[in-house]
Amino acid sequence: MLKEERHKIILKEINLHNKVLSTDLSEQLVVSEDTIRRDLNELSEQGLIVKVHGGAMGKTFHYPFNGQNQVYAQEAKQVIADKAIGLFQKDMLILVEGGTTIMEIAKKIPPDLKATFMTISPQVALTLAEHEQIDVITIGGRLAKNAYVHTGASVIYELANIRPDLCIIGTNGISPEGGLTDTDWEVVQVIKAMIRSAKKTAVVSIAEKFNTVQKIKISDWTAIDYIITELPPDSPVLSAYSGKEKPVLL
Amino acid sequence: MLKEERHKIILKEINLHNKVLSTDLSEQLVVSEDTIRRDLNELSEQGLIVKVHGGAMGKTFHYPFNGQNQVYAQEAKQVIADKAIGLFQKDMLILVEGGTTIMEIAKKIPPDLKATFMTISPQVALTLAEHEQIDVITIGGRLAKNAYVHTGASVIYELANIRPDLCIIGTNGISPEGGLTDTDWEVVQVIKAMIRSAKKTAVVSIAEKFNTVQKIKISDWTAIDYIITELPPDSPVLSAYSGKEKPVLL
DNA sequence: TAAAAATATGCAAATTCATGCAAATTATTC
DNA sequence: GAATAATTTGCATGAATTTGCATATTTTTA
Repeated sequence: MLKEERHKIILKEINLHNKVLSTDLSEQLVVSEDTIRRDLNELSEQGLIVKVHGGAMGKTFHYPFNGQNQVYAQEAKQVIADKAIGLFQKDMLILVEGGTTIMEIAKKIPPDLKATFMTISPQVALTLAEHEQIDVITIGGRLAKNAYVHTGASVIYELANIRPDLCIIGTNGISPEGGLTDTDWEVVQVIKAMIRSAKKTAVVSIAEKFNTVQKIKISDWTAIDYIITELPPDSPVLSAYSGKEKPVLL
Repeated sequence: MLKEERHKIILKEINLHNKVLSTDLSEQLVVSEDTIRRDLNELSEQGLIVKVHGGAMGKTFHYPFNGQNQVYAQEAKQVIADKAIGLFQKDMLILVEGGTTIMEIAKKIPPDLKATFMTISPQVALTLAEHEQIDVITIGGRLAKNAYVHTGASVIYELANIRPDLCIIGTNGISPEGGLTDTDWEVVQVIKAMIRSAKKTAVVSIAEKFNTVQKIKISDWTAIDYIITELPPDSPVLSAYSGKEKPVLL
């Protein structure tokens, strides 16, 4: 295997999981860990990755492997992503928003899933494009600087003309009284349009955002079909959200 | 076996597997490894492949950009970016395509420039969004997996409804006879629409792509307003493109 | 603090490479 | 068609690169 070939695989791996372990790569690529380390050093010198003890990480998030809070959030998002992927079926049209949790979902899509994804996030679009079988359609518009998603009237207009099977959104606050809430008015308008257009809507959110309220309301929580967190559905934190016909807790 | 014959087979092989080993080719084509190496060097000089230790690889274009340590190309793109930025003025509506050269331009935009950029590339959109003063609008559509730009009828339709002051495109081939040419039909359709919509069009391209011809034609080179390369305008390589009223060589 | 894991460094073997040169092939000129 | 020039090719040589291992050092974990 060529050195550059390994480099590409390593970059792709980091792109997909945001981290790599030297030991894993050594097995996967059937070379010594020394060689992997040398590869990682080269890629790091080129500024493409960030080397850390035990492996390497992507450039965007350089927190160490064991930085308590973020590690928990990171792992929580993996659990959420796995649950969300369970909703996907062949030939679905799936509309997804942006945000770190949805990025994790985009990375973990099974390689054999054939489906069409639409998104308002350039980052998610690029990540989805890594999967050969996935057809990616970006809904364009003005790029909101804070949230890195497309917003504005044109996006809402586009959304009115599609009918996705499933829509996946993130949120910054969920509470029994306040419903789903977020911080950015422009983004909220788009999310509302996404919910309107889709047959079913799933909210993905790590548990720490539960029972918090942000400034702008997206919808009542009963308007949602699925709520996905890293906790088991019967967790006490979620008790306030069960009982009704909708949503289903996953 | 003729040399050109080997070259075609090598290119085909790289197209298929994205890599070739000198040893394999030597066996397959029944020539010495020295000859193969010379072949690979030639193809590499023509910019068709990337030579690496042990063989060669295709010129893929990954996300995030995998720096093939092409120091020259990188520096050339810096020069090109500086020249391109000279065309930008306050409050312009500037339409840009995708590709590595245009990414460099997106990175180098002066922090005090207030302008609106539209792009068909998610990568470029994200890079532009780093600049506080720049308003970024993505033209959405189906994301072409190879070029990482949005393509399709909807993009062309959108382009028909805007009138940018300036449009900046890349190209894979420019020659006096063939004009501007590229490799992907879908992408070419979009570029043609971009040129139609814009008041002025600038082509950015490193000099190695000059006097080469790709499969699909974009337009005649005289239809372009500015040609930007890393070379000075009076360079011999560019002599075939000067003299007419358009384009201006920068 | 001690054990374990990961790392950097030097080194040697294997492979790959660039270069010069002569033979073979191809193109050009008369 | 023959002679000449230009190009292409294979081989030999030494240089450069890559890789795995051994060892000493640093970092992490318990």
